[in-house]
Amino acid sequence: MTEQPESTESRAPAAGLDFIRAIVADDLRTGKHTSIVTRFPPEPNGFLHIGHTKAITLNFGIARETGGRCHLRFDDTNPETEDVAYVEAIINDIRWLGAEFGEHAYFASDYFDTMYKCAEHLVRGGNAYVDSLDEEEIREYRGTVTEPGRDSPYRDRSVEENLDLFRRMRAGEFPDGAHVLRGRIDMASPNMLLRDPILYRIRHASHYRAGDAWCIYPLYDYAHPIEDAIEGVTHSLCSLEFETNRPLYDWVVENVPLEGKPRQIEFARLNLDYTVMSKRKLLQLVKEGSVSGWDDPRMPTVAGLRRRGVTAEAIRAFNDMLGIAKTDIRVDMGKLEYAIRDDLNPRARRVLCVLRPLPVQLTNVPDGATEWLDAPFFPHDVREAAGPGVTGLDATRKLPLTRRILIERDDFQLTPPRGYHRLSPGVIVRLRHGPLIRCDDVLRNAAGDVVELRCSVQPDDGASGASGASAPKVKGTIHWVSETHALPCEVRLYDRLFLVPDPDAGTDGATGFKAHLNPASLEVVTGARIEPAVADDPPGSRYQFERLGFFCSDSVDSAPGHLVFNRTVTLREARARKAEGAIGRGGDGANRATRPPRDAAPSSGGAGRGVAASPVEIARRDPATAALLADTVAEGAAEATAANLIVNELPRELGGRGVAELPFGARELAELVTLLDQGVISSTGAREVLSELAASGGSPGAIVQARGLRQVSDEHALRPIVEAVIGENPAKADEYRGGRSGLLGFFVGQVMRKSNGKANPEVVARLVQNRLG
RNA sequence: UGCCCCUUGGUGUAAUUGGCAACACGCCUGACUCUGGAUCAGGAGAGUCCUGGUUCGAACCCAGGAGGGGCAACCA
Repeated sequence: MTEQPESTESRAPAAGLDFIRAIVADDLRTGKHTSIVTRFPPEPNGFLHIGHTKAITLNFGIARETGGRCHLRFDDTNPETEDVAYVEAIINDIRWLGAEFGEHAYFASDYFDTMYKCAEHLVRGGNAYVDSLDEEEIREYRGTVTEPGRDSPYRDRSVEENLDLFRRMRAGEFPDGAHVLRGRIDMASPNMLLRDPILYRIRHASHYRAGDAWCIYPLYDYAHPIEDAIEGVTHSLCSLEFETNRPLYDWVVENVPLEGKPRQIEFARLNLDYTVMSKRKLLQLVKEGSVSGWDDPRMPTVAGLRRRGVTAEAIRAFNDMLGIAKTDIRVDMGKLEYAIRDDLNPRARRVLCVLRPLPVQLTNVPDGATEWLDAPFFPHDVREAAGPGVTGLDATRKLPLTRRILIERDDFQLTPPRGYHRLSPGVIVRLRHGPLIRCDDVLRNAAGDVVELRCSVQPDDGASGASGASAPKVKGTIHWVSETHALPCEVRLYDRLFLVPDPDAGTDGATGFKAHLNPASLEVVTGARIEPAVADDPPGSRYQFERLGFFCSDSVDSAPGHLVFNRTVTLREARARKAEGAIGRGGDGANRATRPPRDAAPSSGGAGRGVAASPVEIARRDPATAALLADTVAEGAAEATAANLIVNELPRELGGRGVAELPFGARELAELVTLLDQGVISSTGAREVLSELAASGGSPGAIVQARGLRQVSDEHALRPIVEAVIGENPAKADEYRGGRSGLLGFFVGQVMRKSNGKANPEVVARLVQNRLG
């Protein structure tokens, strides 16, 4: 209630678009697409986890940014693992995350008809056949990663026979596994997925949604591209492990009679330190009782994070911090925690809660008296930082102060370590929102344990702490509650679920990861006391327990008579405190993720065999470039220069084309080579000419003329440009004079740019050096 | 061992597409503070996996290598 409205807009990256957004922007710019359609395709066989939120923020983010749309589509093609309960949970999570799919919620199972028709089309076109090998045989025939497969004896059945068999498969005439429908591609392909992939299998199972309408079910590689095509998806974003599936995806898109031509792009999935991110493993934790359920606050699931008190905005901010790329990643928990604190800091009310109480008697406070202190829910900096539109931050509550209070056990030390900011004998501290107190006496039991303190309220001149000349020396501020007014509560302190950064690493067997479970991932504190102001707050309310961390009341177990709080995240710990060990921190302080060095061994053989190959040798390796080189030389070009251009500069201009598809030939290349060798153009100019040739052909001489690329080596002509560049960058010039010689490249580059690549860089460099040196 | 992908401070991501290696988290200093929080100011830390090549100039282009990941379910 007192929480602020959702933080406004996540930054729009102006310069550094991630590679997928760059592709999308390009497709829009070139007119390949006029609007963008993405999709998030969960399989309803488990709960969403934080890894999925990366895909969700990406797909829905792109849709929002481009004014397109993003579909939610359940990829429910496997009747054996899927369930409506998961569908409901997923929809709930997606809604909660704030992803807007509008009307666009779909089910792959609704497309079974179309998929079937497409399959018959493939059969008729000779692109698919019914195979009657059994599962074992199919595996054998597939070959291995190093050996090609062999054609199935059923591969050449006639179209009629295939059609008949496939129809009878569908009609339920055969038992499970009797036949499969396979794409006819290439049993010898180096890509295993292209070795006649299975498209349909017989499974007499009832589907949670389609019921018993089908006894054949399509497989992912076949179904997914069809689903995308049907929905008009333009960019089908998935994780890296589907990279090798892409050729198959494209094959289906191309051979199936559907309009849509979606494009699959892969990016790296999220891995978080100290947790696992596979639905299978998370399911195992749930089933085997390692956690209380999918929504256990220790789980990296959306439901778990939500129950723990994490907001949807924090999850989105976290994902925005990460970016999108193709490098396998393993993200530090610290980043998630930062995003959570950053989000909660301005929206969580501050309240006082004592986890492990130590009784304190305030000797000069009268017995039976209660002083009700006025205490704001938010600190001044949060109130001041908030914009004028934000309301609720000025709210206050009454804090009861009585003769007997409770403070945190950790906030008292008989013999304080160096730099201890809290209470110890004879020391004065401030009670948060209350008076200063001094510890006058310590009561101990027979065992020597401290059981109670006697403190006296000290005169407070109102000035802050140590400022007044004769003011008492205040060590710090501690939190407290009134023993008579405080409410008992249960507080659950969560720590990382696993003891090692990567529980999956080096685990033998499927269950190996469980060996790394952190036995102390949950600590239940039962004797805690909290100030009475929270008594009537609804479950799920979020707070900052001052000096302890962010907490929320548990949405399932907390009730008015029985308050239960979950620790969402601790407060960031300052250095001094870190060194001495924090309050209530469950686990050990070992934060440093240990990862084996990436490049332990230096390259064994050193420089490899012999000297590096020359451009000429390299050009000759490939028949196409070899021919181009030979022809170019025949046209009168110097071989070394020609080879250099062909090997080092041409690939960039090819853009996926073969050399033969270039709109120019050996004659033009030879002319370019000669121009370069004669010094008519610089190598910068040559690159530009080559680029133009590759784009639209033409004659090098004409291009040089038209673009004015003739190299300028005349110092008199160049000097004004050099002067201009130096004049525009006085600070850099000073740095250069100061010894930062690396800036030479900067100056030369600027001149080159200003001269449109015409300047002779060697002359320019000399000029710059003379002028500044 | 065949094919595909990846490699930039401790972590994650950028770099005007060949021209000053930047941002965020984390870390360190200091200021401020009735939260050892927040905020503010400053700092350290990589020369871009390696070795060569092309170029006036390479994180970016070329060659060779190294390391990491993926692919041989009738899962997705």
